[in-house]
Amino acid sequence: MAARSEINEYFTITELTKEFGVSTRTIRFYEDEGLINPVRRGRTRLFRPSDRRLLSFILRGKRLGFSIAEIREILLMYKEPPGEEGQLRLLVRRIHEKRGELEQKRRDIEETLRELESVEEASLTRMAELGVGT
Amino acid sequence: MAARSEINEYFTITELTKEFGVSTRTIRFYEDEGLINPVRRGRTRLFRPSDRRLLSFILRGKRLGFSIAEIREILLMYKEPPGEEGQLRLLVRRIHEKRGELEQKRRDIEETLRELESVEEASLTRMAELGVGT
DNA sequence: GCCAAAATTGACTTTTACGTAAATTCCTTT
DNA sequence: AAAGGAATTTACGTAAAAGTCAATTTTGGC
Repeated sequence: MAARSEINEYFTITELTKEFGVSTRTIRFYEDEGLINPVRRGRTRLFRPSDRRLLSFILRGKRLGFSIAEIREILLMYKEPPGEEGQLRLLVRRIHEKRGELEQKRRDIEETLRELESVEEASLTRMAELGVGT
Repeated sequence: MAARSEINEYFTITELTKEFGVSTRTIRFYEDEGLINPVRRGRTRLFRPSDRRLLSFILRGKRLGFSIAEIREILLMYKEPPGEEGQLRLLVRRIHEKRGELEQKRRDIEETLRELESVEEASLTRMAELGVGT
């Protein structure tokens, strides 16, 4: 069993499940939701590098706590090449909103990290007091 | 109707719902899950400043995409003052894990922000080409 | 061309994180 | 004391995001 498909241009669904640690059901679910559109050979899905990047992007969104709907929204922003003025304005506004959310999350993370670090430090101090090695 | 309870030491549940933009159901749910333990006057919950801080912490965890179970775990790390060596080691290890997760999230955010910024820039450029003001 | 392994589909189930509604109780205001 | 307004409890409901299972294909290797 080779690591890549024979034609070596496409990924199989199981290759992706292994690489990203998700189930086939999950990937098919994303396809049902219209987030990914792998091509088919017969009924079998073939994932191009671009599909793989898309999956990676989706999972990153999930790690950040975004819902499928929100991820779909963000994806639309990338695809959308709106020539029309109103659409462009709308896009810029939505990007601003998302950026705001992300920046809030980043602040949340910084704060939580600082707190965790202080607990860790206290624990290490305590261990030192006990004469315990790390 | 005053903004604070009469005794001015406790917050009522509705004060907190307004401050944090969550429902009473949500706060009671967190209590059911053992995350918060407000005191009672009769059956009515009274939230101390520490309860309020706890709620704020929980909601920050939620924004970061942590589940209730994960938040409970993190909270345990703060409370736990383990005198015992093995427990201390375990705590330090779990803190490391959480820090790893958070740092991953931070990287995810940076990457997503960069991408969004580039889309925004492209849009603004396009608008300038169209002779459209911001 | 056959056959096991891999992939697909569809239906149903599960988990999480609350929402909602009804009945009840407590407090206060008139 | 009657009424009205919060707060509570209990119980059931639900949407999102998959997991699980069974019944077919499909495919690739020999």
